[in-house]
Amino acid sequence: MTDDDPRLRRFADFLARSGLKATRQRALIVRAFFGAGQHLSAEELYHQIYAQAPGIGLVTVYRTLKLLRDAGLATERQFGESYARFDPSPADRPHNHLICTRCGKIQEFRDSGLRHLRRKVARGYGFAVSECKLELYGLCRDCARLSRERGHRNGGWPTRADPISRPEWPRRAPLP
Amino acid sequence: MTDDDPRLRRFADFLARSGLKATRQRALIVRAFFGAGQHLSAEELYHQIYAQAPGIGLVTVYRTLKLLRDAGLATERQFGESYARFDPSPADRPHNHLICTRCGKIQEFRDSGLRHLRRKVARGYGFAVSECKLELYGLCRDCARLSRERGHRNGGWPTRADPISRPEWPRRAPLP
DNA sequence: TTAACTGCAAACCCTTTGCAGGAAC
DNA sequence: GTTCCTGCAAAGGGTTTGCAGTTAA
Repeated sequence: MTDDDPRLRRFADFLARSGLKATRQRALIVRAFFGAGQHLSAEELYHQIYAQAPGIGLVTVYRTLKLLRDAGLATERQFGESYARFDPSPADRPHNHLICTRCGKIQEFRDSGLRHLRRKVARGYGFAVSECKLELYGLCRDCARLSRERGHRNGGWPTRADPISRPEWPRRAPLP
Repeated sequence: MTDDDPRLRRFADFLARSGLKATRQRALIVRAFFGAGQHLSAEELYHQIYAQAPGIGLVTVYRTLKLLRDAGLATERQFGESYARFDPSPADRPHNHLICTRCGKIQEFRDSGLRHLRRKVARGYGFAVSECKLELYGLCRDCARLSRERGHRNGGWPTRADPISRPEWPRRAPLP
């Protein structure tokens, strides 16, 4: 992410439009979020930020992610875990996900065939579809190779290896 | 569900095979679960059972649903709610879901086109897919009609009306 | 008779909320 | 100066676990 990422401006506009304030914490959090370019959980983002700015609290991360969602700049998702992940793609760019059940990698993809399928199913059942979620779980290229080499046979599912490391929470220091 | 539902026998077999016991509580819970034929949450199932057998605890419902899942007779799912629902379809019969965001109705569907899409995407990204989730959110036939008649315009999303009623939990009485 | 099961209470995890001091406008 | 914000602590909701008494095998 660069400093002139249009999403930063869109977020600033959203804050101004909503009568909210542009604080140092919010700036840090949204930069870190877009900079990561991944589907982070609130806690993962909090830990990434801690390295640069140990003064920011987890609660503020939660609150800012919620603002990003309300601004249409992030989507809250569940990938079969006990916690939410936030997707840094704008809400108006629909896409689907491939989730590796071994290393946890999440890859996006788009497929025009799905639009057709969605229309067909919607028509068949009389459903007025407003949102479509497609998730494929399995092994990514690398993990599939590893699995073949080691002779595993269950497709890596559901022996997901340590999806998220859980370090001790460090005590928080005041902001610089 | 009838008393000779093959799933009851499969569950009994699973228990025996695993060295577990066939208790009165488990029998009641699995009968109620298959009898409902819907995607119930643990709490909803608990309340249904309460009517017939007020002595059964919510914890036992949770534990039995987990056993059903392990036996391959139910699937745990999240439909954008804060709690899980259990799908009474066997794990080896893949299917997808239409979820009405207004009345909460969940409808299953199958589509052969998805198998093709899944293979294509898997090949393109080198993914070894083991599970596929497709969920379409929107308005079911009835709610869509209602919405048209009343002139609503946002497709009913996200103004989901009272998805699950939350009655006071009655005090539990001993089993008959 | 022994191992597994039940229900309760309490713990657990992730997320949200109440509040008093602090920062943006 | 006012309003919104922050961080902490505490609460919240759904789910799991420890434990002592109970029940299936």
